Amino acid sequence: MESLNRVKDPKGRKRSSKRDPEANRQLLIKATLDTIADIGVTDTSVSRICERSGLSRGMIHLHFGGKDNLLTAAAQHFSTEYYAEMDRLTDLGSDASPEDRVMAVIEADLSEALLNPRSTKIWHAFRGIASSHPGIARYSSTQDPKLVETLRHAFTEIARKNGHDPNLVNDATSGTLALLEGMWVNYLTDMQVFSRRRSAELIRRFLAGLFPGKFIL
Amino acid sequence: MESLNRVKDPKGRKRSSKRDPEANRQLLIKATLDTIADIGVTDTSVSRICERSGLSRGMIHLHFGGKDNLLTAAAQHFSTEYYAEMDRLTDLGSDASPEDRVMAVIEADLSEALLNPRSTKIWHAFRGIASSHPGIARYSSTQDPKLVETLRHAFTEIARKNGHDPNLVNDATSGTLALLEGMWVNYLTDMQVFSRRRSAELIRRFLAGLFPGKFIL
DNA sequence: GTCTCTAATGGACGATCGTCCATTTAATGT
DNA sequence: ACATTAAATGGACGATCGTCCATTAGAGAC
Repeated sequence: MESLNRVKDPKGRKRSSKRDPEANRQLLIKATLDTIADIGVTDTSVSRICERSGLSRGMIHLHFGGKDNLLTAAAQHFSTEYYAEMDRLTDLGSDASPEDRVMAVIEADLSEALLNPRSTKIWHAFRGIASSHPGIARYSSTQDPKLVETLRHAFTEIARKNGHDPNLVNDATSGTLALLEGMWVNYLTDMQVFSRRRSAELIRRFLAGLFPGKFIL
Repeated sequence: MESLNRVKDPKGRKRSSKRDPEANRQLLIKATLDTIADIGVTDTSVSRICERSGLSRGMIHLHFGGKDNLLTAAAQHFSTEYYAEMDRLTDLGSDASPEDRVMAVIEADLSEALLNPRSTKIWHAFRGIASSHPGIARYSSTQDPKLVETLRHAFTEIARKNGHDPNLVNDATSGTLALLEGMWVNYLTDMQVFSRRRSAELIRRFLAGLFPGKFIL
C-alpha cells in the first residue's frame, strides 16, 4: 500500500492525505450543521457531532477550544455560504434592468439552492438561540449590507425616473427583505403546501403596486 | 396566625390559599416562558424553571409528566395569550371600514403589548426548535385560522368594489402576514433601531399599492 | 533509522441533566 | 380528633453533558 499519498491543496501547500487539520476543521463544521438540521440544536451535543464527523471527541477542543466556538464558527460558515450562493445566482450581466436584478434576488432567495429543508432548519435554529448567544447573533441578521445595497441601488434606479419619495426606496428594500423573511417562515412551517413560484409572484405583485408600471407580469 | 384562609376561585369552587394545583401549574408555565426569554431554550432546564418558580423539582413531573410536556404546554399558553390579546386590541365596532380593520391587526401585532423583548425571544426560540419538537410545532404557526379569516374577509370586502382578481385577496392576506413576520425578525435583530410606526407605515404603503385608492395616509 | 513536532485520540472528570418515588404536609370527610 | 386523600417535597438515580489531558500516531528534518 502507498504510504505517502501527497497531494496539493488549492493554495499549493504540502498536505498529507491522512493528516489535514483544515479539512477536519471544515468537517466538524459541516457535521455540526448537519446535526442541527437533523435533530435540532437542543440535542446537538459534542458526542453527536463527533460520531457524525467520525472524528474523536478531543478534536472540538483542539480546533475550536470548545463547543460554543464551534457553534459560532458553524453559524459564520453557514452565513458565508448563503451569501456566496446568493452572489452566484444573481450574477446577471450588468446590462440587466433594475427590475430584473431585484427579481433575481427574490428568485435566488426562494430557489432550491438557498431555500431547502436543511437551510431553513439551521437558519431558524440559530435565530432561536441568537438572543442568548452573542457569538451567533452576529451571523443571524437578514440585513447583510451587500444584499441591502444591491436592492437599494436597484430600487433607486427605478424610482429615479418616477416621482421620488425619498422613503420609497427604503421601504421597498426593507419590505422586500421582510417579505422574503416571511416566505422562509412559511416554508419551514409547511413545506408541502409552499410554492416557490407563487411566493415570488406575490412579492412581485407587491412591488408592482409600489412602482406603478414596473414589475408587471 | 390564621390557619384556614379559604378563598373562592373564579368558578366558585373551594380552594385554599396554601394548596392550589391549578395556580402552580400556571406558575410553572410562566416560569418556563420567563426562563426561556431570560437565558434561552438551550439553558432552560428543569432546575432553572424550579428555582424561578420557587416550587420543588417534583412538580413538573406531577403536573406535566415531564419536561417536554411542560414545554409544549408553555408554547400553547403563549400562543393562546397572543391571540387573546390580538382579539382584545382589534375589537373595533362592527361599523369600522375594512381598511381600518386591517390596519388594526397590523398595529396590534406591532404594539408593545404583543411585540416586546420577552415575546419575540420566546416566539423565535420556540420556532427554532419546532422542527425537531412536534408538540411545539403545532403552536408555532403564524397562520392562525381566525386571524387569517379576519384579514381575508376585510380584503375581500375591499376588493369587491374594485376589479377582482381572485388571487388578490389571497396575496394580500399572506403578504400582510409575511410582512409582519419580517417585522418581528427586524425587532428581534435590533430593538434599538426598530420603529413601530415606520413598520406599520411600510406595510400600509405596500397595501396602498395593492389596492389603488385605499390605505392612503 | 532516529529525532522532533504537531495532529489526533479516547477516556477520565466533575457537573448537570431529566426522571422518578418514598416521604411529608395540608385539606377534607366522618 | 382521627382517618383518608391529594398536593407537594426534595433527594437518589443513571445517563449524558462539555472540558481537558496524558498518550499515541503520523510527517518532515537530518
